[in-house]
Amino acid sequence: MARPVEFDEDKVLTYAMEQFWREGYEASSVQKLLDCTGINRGTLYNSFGDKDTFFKSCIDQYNKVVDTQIAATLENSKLGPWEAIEAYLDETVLNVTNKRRSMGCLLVNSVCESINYDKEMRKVVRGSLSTMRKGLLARLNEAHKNRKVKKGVSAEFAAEVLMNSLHGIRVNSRDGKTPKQLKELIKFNVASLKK
Amino acid sequence: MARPVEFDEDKVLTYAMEQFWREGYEASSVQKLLDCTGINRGTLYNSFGDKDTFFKSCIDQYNKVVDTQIAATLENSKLGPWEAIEAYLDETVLNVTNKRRSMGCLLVNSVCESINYDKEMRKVVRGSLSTMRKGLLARLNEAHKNRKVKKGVSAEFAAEVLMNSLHGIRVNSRDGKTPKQLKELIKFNVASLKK
DNA sequence: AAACTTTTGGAGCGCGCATTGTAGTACAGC
DNA sequence: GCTGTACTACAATGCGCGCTCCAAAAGTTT
Repeated sequence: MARPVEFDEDKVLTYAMEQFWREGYEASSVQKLLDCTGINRGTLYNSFGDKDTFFKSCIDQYNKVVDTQIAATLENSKLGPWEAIEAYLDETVLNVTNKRRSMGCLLVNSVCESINYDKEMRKVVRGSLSTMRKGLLARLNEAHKNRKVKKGVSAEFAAEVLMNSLHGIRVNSRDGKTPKQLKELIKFNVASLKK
Repeated sequence: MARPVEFDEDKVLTYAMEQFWREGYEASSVQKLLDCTGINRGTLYNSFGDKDTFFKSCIDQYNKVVDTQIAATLENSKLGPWEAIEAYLDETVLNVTNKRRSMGCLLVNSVCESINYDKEMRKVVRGSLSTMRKGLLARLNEAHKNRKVKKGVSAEFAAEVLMNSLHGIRVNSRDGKTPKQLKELIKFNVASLKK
């Protein structure tokens, strides 16, 4: 009936996501987004809406990556709870450092930009972070039942400790720390929770 | 000889610092800076230079606050090493949450904005973070000598663990966590290092 | 009072921003 | 071939940006 869509939506979202990830929301002009995605101005506005909407779609794209990682690690039934958790943490370290430049985490970066004072954005970003927390918590509950969590530490609190540690490495990676250094930090924090 | 300066430089820098702190560099327009400081456009450019220079001065202002906190806690000779470290961490929790809105840490926020790709800014921000690390390290060396650090953990590594934990709570505070929750996280992390 | 310096308030610069609109063109089904 | 949709490219809009400049007012010194 009509001419088919030419651009690859997934690729466009991925390239734009990386732009926002690298430079943040405010510093990512529409022109930069056009340059990095290769699409036309009209196409952007017709197919993705305005900059705010586009940004939210990019956050969703980021969440897809996160969800994939969680599925492969935390929700991997072949792994025991701590194994799964450690796999996820290692995956996260790779994720925050694997680009040419260390870019940290799009969600954390966004929380630290003024973006989080916009009510809707805040909601989206917080929602995504809570997905990670829930994934960790599920495994920590399992570990807790098996008495594999240090005495006196609840699964909920352990999840908070890990989230805090993860936030830390997300910042640290942006500050130039190597994957090796980050992994050692994570390892130490895990050891302090594990029985 | 001439008309004296009317504005209070310290107050201007403090108000501007809080603006950058709240909304980040990119989202803080010169107009917003004029509004929150109360000074005139001409005054800003005559007395503080352009936006970049002004921002750096605000970072310096922030560092003054940090230095004061470090002097009162980490460098307080009346306190033992761990006492001093805990006092500093508590002070930091207050610092990241004491404003009406939790604003986290100006330095960490800046690292997470695109700002850190500007070479000079990056240097300034990293320099400040390294001041904190050095303060912690001095006390941890002391604790290490007194065999008050957990076996197998070097003072350097302990400093990294604490810095990472601090980065975490700086992000967490921006995400709405209460001082109480943050203190518990810190407490747990300290306990894992202390002997 | 005169000389001098700084503040003030505002006008104005050029530029880039996000966004809209308008052509012309390419590709599908009828 | 016709119709309908999606593409490209670019002009144009209006706005806010960082920044400069100027004339008038204000305070301090001589």
